[in-house]
Amino acid sequence: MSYSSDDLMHSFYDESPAGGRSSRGKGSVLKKGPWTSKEDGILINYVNTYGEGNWSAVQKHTSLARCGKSCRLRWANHLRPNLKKGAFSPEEERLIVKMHAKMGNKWAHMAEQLPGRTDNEIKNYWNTRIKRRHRAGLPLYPPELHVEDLQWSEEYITSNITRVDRRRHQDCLQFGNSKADVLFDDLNFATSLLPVASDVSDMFTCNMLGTGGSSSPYESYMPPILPSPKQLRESGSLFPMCSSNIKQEFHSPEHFQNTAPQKSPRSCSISPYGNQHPSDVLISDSHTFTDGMIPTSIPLFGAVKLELPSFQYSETSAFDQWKTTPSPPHSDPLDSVDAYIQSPPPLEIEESSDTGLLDMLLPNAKIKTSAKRSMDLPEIPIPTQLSAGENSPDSAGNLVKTEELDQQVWEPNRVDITRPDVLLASSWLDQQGCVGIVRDSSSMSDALAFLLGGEDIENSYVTVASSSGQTQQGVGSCTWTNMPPVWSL
DNA sequence: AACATCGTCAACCGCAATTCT
DNA sequence: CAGAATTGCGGTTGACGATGT
Repeated sequence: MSYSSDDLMHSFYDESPAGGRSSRGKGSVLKKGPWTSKEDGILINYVNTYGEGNWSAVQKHTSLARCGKSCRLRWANHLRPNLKKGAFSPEEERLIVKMHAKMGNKWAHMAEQLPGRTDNEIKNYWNTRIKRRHRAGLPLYPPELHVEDLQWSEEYITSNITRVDRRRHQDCLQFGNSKADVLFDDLNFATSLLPVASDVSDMFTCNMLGTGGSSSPYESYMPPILPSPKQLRESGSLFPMCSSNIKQEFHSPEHFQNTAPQKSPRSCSISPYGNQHPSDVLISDSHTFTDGMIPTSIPLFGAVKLELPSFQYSETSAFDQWKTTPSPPHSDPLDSVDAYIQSPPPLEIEESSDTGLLDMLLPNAKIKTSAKRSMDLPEIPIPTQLSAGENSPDSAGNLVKTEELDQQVWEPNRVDITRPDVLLASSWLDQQGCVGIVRDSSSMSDALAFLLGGEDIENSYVTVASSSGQTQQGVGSCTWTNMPPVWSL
């Protein structure tokens, strides 16, 4: 581990005459803070003369008192040609949503697909979006994002993940095979029986729910704790009973990798790769694992990002919301959560429809560009049928950007296995003695079959809600502003 | 008018990977 | 091969303007 001079010096900063901070070290003073137009000009001249890269040499060749890191950032985010400024278009926004559903917080990857946009812009947009939807009580992803859209295709894996990701991928495979093919069938059970090991089980909870690198400010509420391989090995000794139990329940990562996509196009291929890869986000609909719509008391197989569910955003109990009387369809753009409740019972599973942009994205995603990618990226054709969102006041009277994609449209022939009702129902099934939470497509199908076998969905909601009370530790029962630490759940 | 809240944006920070020496 | 330097990425923070109370 090493640090740039900037890193080493930033603690010595003082106030520059221009109001920006400056760092002093190695006999030079590095300015920090906002860039002036003069500095921009110097940097532009430098790049025109020497080209991009070699940012640390900027100081040598110019009078610019900025660290290379800062120069690179300034150039990449503001000065380089072909940068597109201004608000994201609806097409871009939709693209970002889909890409995020597929990639996770891979801002740089997303930026590759959005010519003229920077990773920073996209990241800022997404964080703003999270806040906005949090406030509006909307799910993070629109219902249009079907499961098949979000399945981490081998194509994407082979074409897009970086070498780092590949290594992590491999690590995780190894992790899954030999080190930790131990996941907990019933975390509560394990915790209750083995209180001494609760810290470890919580550790798993964290990882099942979140990624090591929490992405959003809300994800950050959950500590990113990834058990090291060593910890996992040790966990075997901590869970002598559970590990043997659980091994029977879970398949190897290869099992999921190989079987899930084959069983059904809409299969729920939950990633076994821990938090190591954006492919973790494989189930992503308007309510997804990614959204954390499942109470933490439910052991989830596969990593789940910790973007908290919309109903956790509310000050009211999530399950209270789920039990609320349905509101008229489309009565309010912010009612999409309730819209799930009012939806009539799903009738059958329908094959996926076209995946739209996401399919378009995949070929484009293959285009690997150079470090100067932004300069000459091919334009991605963006469908024109996408309509712009509208603005409407939120419940607080603020003008919020309406996520029109979130309007839940009832489609009688579609069962969305990522719907929270189904997911919660799967929880209920567990609690009713049905073995195991949905772990793979077959289990999910079982759950669906159960649900579709005459079970009264509405009653199920109530049952789920009440049964969830058995597990008081769930995040779902917590208000957003009163989130307990994960380790205390 | 003052204050609070929110959204947006730019920049910084820490970390890890890669490249260089 | 090891350590240093550089680069890139993702998370976070703070400034600032707009808006609401």
